Amino acid sequence: MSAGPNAGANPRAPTLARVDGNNFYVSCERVFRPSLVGRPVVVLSNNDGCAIARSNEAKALGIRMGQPWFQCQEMVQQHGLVALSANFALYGDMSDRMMTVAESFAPRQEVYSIDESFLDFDGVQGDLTQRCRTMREQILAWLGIPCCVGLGPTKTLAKLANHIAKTAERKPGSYSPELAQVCHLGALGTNELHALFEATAVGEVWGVGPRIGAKLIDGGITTVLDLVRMDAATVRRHFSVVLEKTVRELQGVPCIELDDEPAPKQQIMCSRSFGEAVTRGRDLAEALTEFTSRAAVKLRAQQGAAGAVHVFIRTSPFRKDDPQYANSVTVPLVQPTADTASLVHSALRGLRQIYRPGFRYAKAGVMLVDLQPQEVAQAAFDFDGPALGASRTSSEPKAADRVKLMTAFDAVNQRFGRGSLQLAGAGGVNKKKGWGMRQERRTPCYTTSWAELPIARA
DNA sequence: TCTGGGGTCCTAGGACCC
DNA sequence: TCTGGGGTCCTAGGACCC
Repeated sequence: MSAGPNAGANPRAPTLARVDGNNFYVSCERVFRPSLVGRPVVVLSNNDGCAIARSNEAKALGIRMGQPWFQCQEMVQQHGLVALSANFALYGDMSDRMMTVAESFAPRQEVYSIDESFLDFDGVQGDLTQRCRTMREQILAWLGIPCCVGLGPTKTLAKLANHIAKTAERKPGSYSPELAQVCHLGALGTNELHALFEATAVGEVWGVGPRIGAKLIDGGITTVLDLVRMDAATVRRHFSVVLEKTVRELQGVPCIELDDEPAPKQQIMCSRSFGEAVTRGRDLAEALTEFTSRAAVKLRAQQGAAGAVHVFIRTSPFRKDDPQYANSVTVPLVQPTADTASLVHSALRGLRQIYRPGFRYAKAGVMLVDLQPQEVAQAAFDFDGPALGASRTSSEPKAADRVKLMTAFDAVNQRFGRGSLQLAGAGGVNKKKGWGMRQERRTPCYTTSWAELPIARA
């Protein structure tokens, strides 16, 4: 049975939607600062390093995704460009609200990233395009976040539809105006569909990045239609199984399942570039203590335990004149644990192994690896008992108690704000850190901090 | 002067085993 | 001089995504 390139033809294929907040971080900021509407706005990455979200007006100025901020700064004077430091607490909270609204429109939802989710309309009767228009309006009315929706029988087609919906809205003339905001590829006839495929560059397809895109174009595959018409087995031979799946999905054959209960993470990372170069081991230790603590919170949130801690430090590859050094090490733990103190202890042991004085460090990070469920790790530990850790005395808390302590620790920080309780080695909350981030343009945490609530005036 | 952070999956190649 | 073959596991690196 061959599905062929006609994505709309299979009546038994499911209909999936992809909902995506437009320029999400910028839109979140505009909700609380309406004066930013209509202006070119960018949101900057940690450290105010580069642009990670751009309003349509900023895109029109030619600012690229990931473009370094120092390259855009002249546009502040010239074009009234506004730059804001990323405020992830705000975006995360707005995301939760958006996902809750979207979820109410379909039986199943997969939250794919902070601003995107897939919906599965399996079993839902009626006009799905209209249903998605209603959802879109509700999200806009309740939250103030504009979004676009793409529908199709596979995730890859839904994502492509979403791209078309956004582009049709942003660039009049690129696609037919009826496709703007909500685009349902499954509702189109073959001719219409192929015309859309032909009008869309192959690089827009989900799963075709810069490398593979260039290779495809080299081989004369320049549009989505060219790719859809390729033979999947040939694609596998010349490229990979990954791209083969992409081609099949474009042909209307689902290969990527909807994942409404995502598996626990296999690795948990926390890393940062520093606001200024760091030279002292003591500052690196302080930074790594905090990174490890943050990663440990995420680890406990998924009821996991880590079997090893991977630590890395490096100088800046952009500073060509500086002597370069980068190193990393994986420190195995005697027993898998979620205890912050043990994880920090191992991370610092790793740091001592790889730290070399005399370099200007630009970035460091911690990755918790060999993750496993906490019960498994716990059972093993209790079975072995205190005899395993020869240096332990009976007055030391048992592993189970440490996990309880850490859980309480997390609850306090959740309620009173991150950093209310922390290990002494992390350097204190209010102290100016030698390794801290630059964040000169951060807006208030309007929805997640009592101290920063917006004030409404009569 | 100034260039993010956090993930996933796949593959190739080496180590090791019998 | 001559130097197997097949399997598994692990790791590093590449490609992608947002």
